Amino acid sequence: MGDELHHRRAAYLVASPPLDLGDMMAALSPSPQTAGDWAASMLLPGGSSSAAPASATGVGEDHQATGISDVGASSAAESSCGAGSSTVTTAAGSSCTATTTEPLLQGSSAARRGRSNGKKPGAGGRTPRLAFQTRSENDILDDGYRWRKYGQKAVKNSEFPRSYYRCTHHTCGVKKQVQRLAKDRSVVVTTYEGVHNHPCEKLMEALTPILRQLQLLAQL
DNA sequence: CGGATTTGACCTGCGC
DNA sequence: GCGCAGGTCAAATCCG
Repeated sequence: MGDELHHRRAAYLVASPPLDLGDMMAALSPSPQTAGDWAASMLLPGGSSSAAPASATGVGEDHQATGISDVGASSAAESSCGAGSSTVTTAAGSSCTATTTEPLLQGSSAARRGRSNGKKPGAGGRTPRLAFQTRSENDILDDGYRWRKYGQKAVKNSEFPRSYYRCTHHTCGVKKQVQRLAKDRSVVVTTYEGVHNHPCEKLMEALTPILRQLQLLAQL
C-alpha cells in the first residue's frame, strides 16, 4: 500500500486538508458512505451521533497511515494490520487499507483486559474500537478533534509508554490511545474507542466557506 | 487564571 | 488468593 499512501501523505501536506479528512473519515466509516454524505451528516445538529463514523483521521500532519484495524475489544498495540485486510475506496478515489482484527487475542495479556473504569466492554462489546498505524516522528496526530491527555503508562514489552487521551468535548466520551511500536519506532499506533457525537471542529471550520458557496448555488 | 499535561497512586481483571 | 499489567483518577505542575 506504500506508494498510494505516500501520495496521500503528500496531499495532506500540500493540498487542502478538509477533503482528505473527509476521505479518511469516509474510509473509516463503518457504513459505505461517501465523503460527501458523511460530511453532510456531520453538519446536521445531532445527526452525527448515528451517522458519524469513528474518529480516526490523519490531517494536516506529517503522518502516513499504514494500517487500520477495527479492533473488537482488545488492545491494539502491535496488533494492527493483522488478519485479512480490505481496501476501502472513497468517492474521491483515494483509498486506505482497513484491517478487521477480531482474532486479536494473540495470547497477549493486554488483549484480555478490556476494563475501563469498572465498566466492562459490555455484552457484545459496546464501544467501537478502531486502531491504525501511522508513520510519523510525531506521536500526536492532528485528527481535527481536541484531546486531553489523562494518563500515560509504560507497557510491557515496549520501551515506549502508552498515552491515554479523551475528547475534550463535554458530551463526548471518545478515547484514544497512542503508542509507538516497539518493533518499528517510526510507527505510531493510535486506537480510537467510541464515536464522536459532535462535529469535527476543524472539518467544520474548513467546510463552512464551501457550504456557503453551496447554499448560494442552491439559491440560484 | 484557566486549561492542559504530568505522574504516582489506585482500581480492576485475569492467569497461575 | 496473589501478583501482574492495563486503565483511570486526581493532585501537582506547567503554560499561554
